[in-house]
Amino acid sequence: MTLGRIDKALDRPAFQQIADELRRAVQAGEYRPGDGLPSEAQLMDHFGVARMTVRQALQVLKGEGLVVAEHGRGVFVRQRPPVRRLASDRFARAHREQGKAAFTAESEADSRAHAVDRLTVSTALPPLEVRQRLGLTGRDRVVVRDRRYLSDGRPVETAVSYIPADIARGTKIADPDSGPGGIYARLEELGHRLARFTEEVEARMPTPVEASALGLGPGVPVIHLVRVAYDDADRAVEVCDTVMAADAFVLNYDVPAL
Amino acid sequence: MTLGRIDKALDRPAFQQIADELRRAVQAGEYRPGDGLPSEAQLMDHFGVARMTVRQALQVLKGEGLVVAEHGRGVFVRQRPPVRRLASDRFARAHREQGKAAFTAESEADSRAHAVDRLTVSTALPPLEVRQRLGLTGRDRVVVRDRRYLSDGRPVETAVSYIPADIARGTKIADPDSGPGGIYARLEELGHRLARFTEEVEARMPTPVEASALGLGPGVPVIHLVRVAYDDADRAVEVCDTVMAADAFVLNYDVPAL
DNA sequence: AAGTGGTCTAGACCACGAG
DNA sequence: TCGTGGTCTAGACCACTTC
Repeated sequence: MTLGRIDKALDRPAFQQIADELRRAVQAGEYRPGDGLPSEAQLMDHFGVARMTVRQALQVLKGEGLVVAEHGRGVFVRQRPPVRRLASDRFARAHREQGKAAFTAESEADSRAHAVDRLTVSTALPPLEVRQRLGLTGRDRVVVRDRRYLSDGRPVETAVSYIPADIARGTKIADPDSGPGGIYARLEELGHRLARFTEEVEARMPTPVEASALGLGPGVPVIHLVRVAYDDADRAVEVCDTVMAADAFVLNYDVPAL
Repeated sequence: MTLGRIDKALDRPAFQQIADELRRAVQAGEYRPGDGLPSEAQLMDHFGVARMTVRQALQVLKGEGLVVAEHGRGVFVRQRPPVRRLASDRFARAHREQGKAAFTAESEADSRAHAVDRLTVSTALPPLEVRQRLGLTGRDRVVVRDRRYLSDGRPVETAVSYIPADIARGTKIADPDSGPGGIYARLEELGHRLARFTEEVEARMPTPVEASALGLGPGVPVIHLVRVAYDDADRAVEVCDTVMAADAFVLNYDVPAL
């Protein structure tokens, strides 16, 4: 073991010193992604502390997303999963005209297996925030498309789309299989030529429900993105509320200088 | 105290049940932002568990960013700090021509006190990633502007700008006081009319250094944004690497449908 | 069976904040 | 001074993985 010692005379708590030393070793490459750290028992011996102190140090590193514990196996340096880069042209009409939905176009761009699961479609009254963004009244209903996206089998994103029912009712948009090019292609076929999107991006820690749906360990935040699609009459025709595993995405934007 | 009980016969660990119950109470509004939760001693009594079990439950909620502990005072429901909304026109030329740098324009838009501190300016060889984005060789130097932004006195963002030295040397860009409109205004005066920006957005947990610089408690991620500015000859004239307290920002983007 | 991490107990002493 | 959370100990039993 190439780990240093700790100095109990210092002001810095023992568990922090242990966390510091382990962090240094990981960042110095002494433990590589996927490698196991010394067991808790070994760390107790090495640093001469009680088990709870070792565990507290490991908890710090878990909270930073640096390591993950696997019950019965050990504590391992986190493997950075492959990152999906979302390009700002992902909603380009050219993709739709080739029959590709946005998620498909993104996935093909980086040659990764992609899939949708847990798709549900329903009609309901929208939440207040969605209602306001769509410019609807309290009586207007929306078609709700709720689904989860997988990348190489790993869940990476949940997305809920809301489309005004007066647009979507009776169309493929209200059908679980929305057809080639996805719902944006259908909206354009219905005469709602898409003109622009707005996206609002936030980051935060996941709720327990989100952590479970995305299989997130401790120390992995989510990116919460709300997109609104506007047609050429500047009507909001869709709100899409997405929650992404932050360690699986990089968002790319092109911003023209005005 | 309106908290429910836990059932030790259940499979779910006691500390999780306690965390669940406290989370429910917070989300139900039984404890409002800024309110104090019952003390650890009270929770021990109420749930009939040892102190470490109570602390483990509180740790879960801290990791979710739901509560913050204050030594000697108690554990409090986190106050959502006011959020800065970054609009995608924040680099508009019109703002620069009125003498406003981007951060100033953003702050004025939401009438919040803003400031810059810890500003350092130096000349150095850039990190590899920056070198590549700027299209420089291994011998080219850059002017490095490193600073921290405060909003209402709270540190919310650190930013490091890299400008090729052949552009910036001997100009106000290499001066701590870059003048009205900021370095983008100076770049345009030097003939580099800005044409577009690219932004890459990631979210992750902060490093200890970042957490300290931004005063982040547990459970608050950072948004890592790298912006590249291109002039009308499509030369990359600046790379800006920023780290933002995720609980202080919402990023807004307008994306035209291509 | 042996080794690993997960949960939990029942204490101890310390550092900080408020009265 | 007293109540608060922060650190730490020295155990115990359990659940999971590997051999």
